[in-house]
Amino acid sequence: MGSDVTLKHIAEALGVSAMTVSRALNNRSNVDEQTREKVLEKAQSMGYTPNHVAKSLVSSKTYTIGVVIPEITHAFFPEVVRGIEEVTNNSDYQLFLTNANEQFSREQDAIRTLQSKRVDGLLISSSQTVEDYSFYEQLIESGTEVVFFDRCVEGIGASTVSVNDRDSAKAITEHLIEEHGYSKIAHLSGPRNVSIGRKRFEGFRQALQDHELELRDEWIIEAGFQEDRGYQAMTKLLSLPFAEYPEAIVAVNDPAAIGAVKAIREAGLTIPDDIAIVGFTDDIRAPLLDVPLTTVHQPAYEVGKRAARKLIQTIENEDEPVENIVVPTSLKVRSSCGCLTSG
Amino acid sequence: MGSDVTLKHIAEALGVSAMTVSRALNNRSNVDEQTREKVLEKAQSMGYTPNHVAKSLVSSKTYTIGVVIPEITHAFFPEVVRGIEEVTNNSDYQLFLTNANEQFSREQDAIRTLQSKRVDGLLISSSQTVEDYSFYEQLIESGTEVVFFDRCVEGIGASTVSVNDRDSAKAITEHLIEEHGYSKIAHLSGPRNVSIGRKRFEGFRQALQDHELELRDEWIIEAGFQEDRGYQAMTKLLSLPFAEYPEAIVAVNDPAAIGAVKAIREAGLTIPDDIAIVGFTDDIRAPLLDVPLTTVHQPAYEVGKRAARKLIQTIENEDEPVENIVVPTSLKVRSSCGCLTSG
DNA sequence: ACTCATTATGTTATCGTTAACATACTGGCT
DNA sequence: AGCCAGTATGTTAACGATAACATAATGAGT
Repeated sequence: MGSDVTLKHIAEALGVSAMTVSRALNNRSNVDEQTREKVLEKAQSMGYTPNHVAKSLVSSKTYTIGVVIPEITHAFFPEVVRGIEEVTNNSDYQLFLTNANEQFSREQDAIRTLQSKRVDGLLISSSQTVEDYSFYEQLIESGTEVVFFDRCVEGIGASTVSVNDRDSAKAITEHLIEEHGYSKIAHLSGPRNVSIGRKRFEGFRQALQDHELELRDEWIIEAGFQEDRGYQAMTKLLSLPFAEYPEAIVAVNDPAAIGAVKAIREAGLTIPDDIAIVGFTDDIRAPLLDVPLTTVHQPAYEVGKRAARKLIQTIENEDEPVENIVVPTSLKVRSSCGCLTSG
Repeated sequence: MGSDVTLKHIAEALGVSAMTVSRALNNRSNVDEQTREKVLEKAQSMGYTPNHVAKSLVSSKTYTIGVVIPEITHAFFPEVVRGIEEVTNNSDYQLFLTNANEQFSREQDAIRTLQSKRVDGLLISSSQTVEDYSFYEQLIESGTEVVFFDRCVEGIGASTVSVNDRDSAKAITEHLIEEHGYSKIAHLSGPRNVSIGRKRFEGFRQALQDHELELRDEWIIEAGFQEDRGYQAMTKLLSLPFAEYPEAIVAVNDPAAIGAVKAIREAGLTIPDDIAIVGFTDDIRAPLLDVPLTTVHQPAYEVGKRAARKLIQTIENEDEPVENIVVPTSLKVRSSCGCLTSG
């Protein structure tokens, strides 16, 4: 860094003490108006930039928040980050962004480093391969302020912001059952050790149960959250004898659904006539597919804003309560479920 | 922050000096093996986390890089950030991410704050409304390490990483002229005060000139980089008398092209038969449009990696030269130009 | 036995800023 | 005249870590 002008330099240049300069620059009372002006002017002309590192050391506050996301290319997360940014920008916090790339080990490293940098708090969406919740428990126990978003860990003392995954998955599954009369429905699930994977599966199962439909083991395939995983899972499903094909698919999210769509088309099948499919996210690509994808719209921007707001409140307010905030979703009906097909 | 265990606490607990603890934890020589083990063990059991704020104050090095991007939702940038992350993660730098939301004032604020946080360097892609290059000049003159990427400012002492915007725009325009024989071609341009806006326009112009085609003023419309701006610009173009419609459009980037596509379809026109169109970016949506978009593929991930690598070298190496790094693009031919149309 | 290099450890000062306390000066009030 | 409140400023120590120097103890070599 170039800017090595310090309070002391300004103080010497003006023949006053560093303290007076500090007071003048921070708009404290008990500073002569003339002195203040001289200081401000000198600071400007010398190109002074306050050193937040030193400030933070004294105040043990960094005005810095660490954000840990599992996958930066899934469009949902940049949108969440935009929401977070919106809030933190207005509250003068800066964001450390770290991408765990769906690896828990990388996530742990990131969190430890962020702690060393003394962030005031952490916004975490946990990685696909997360196994060890005790890591989070220790983190929170040690006094670090944490708010989880989207992929949350509940009940360990941190607030969470998520959509109602269970109910939303149930609703979109029921749409397939009630509106379209499908009874043979498969699920490309997320990993069961990630909250949203588990909850969306539960919603799916509940819908089938409530309608007394069969839940076949070979129709539940653990897919993962990415496109290639959806493609693989669907390929596996299509390796069943033709007679055992499901009529409809509920995918854990849109990227997985998009991968599955690819597999379905490669198999020479038609959506939704041969197999209907629905997703979850409302990815930017969902309306653009050849057969636009019916999905659950997740208000990513809103999730980001809420999470950031809650974290800042938790940081600045001693007895801010722990909350599980739920942001409402909406069903986005397009053609891939069988609705709205032209002709 | 909870973790308020310091070197001193460990030192007291063990009856040694803080310096010994510091040496033990940092693997310095001249520490008794037994002492080191005791220290490591105690640090672990007390839950010690090194305080990088204090470290940074002593070393005036923060292992922190500020990233300033103009728009986080344009898919190009998250992909660049992923590339940056990949490099910084391996070199133990952390990223401050700031989104200027295409506002130069917000960008300036962000940069000043990042300077106060004493980042080791900055990666900047400048905002659409940037007007005042002297701000950047001062920044660099003050000794701050800067590398520009994508939307660069050249010739003021900072390295840049970009694609060859001029040649790529020329190449895609020539594709329209040479492969399809269009002679009436319009340009939805970016702002001329942003490097990529200017350069892509120049490439477009050069292609027309080389082929002795007319460059009509009313066929050059300043669009901006976002979808709605492309839509507006196209609408304006379509308000010309029908006889003066161009045969083909070169858009400054894919989001603008996608907005334009919308306007064209709303006007009841067909792509590419009535009007052909090409973009620039290779947005995730480009292949999914009803008429897949012919565009210039920009290797965003590679741009991010190169920029991060160059910045870190500049930080760590006194006499790293200033470079203008150009990452090659490729022409992505799809249907919207008139190629590959079925039937 | 004495010097000297080597190893292990301690002490002090510093990074830039600010909290807390100390000092100096002004003017109004009794 | 003497006291006090208020204003403006200075001094010292502290935040947590480490560089630079200082000290103590050990053992090898003559």
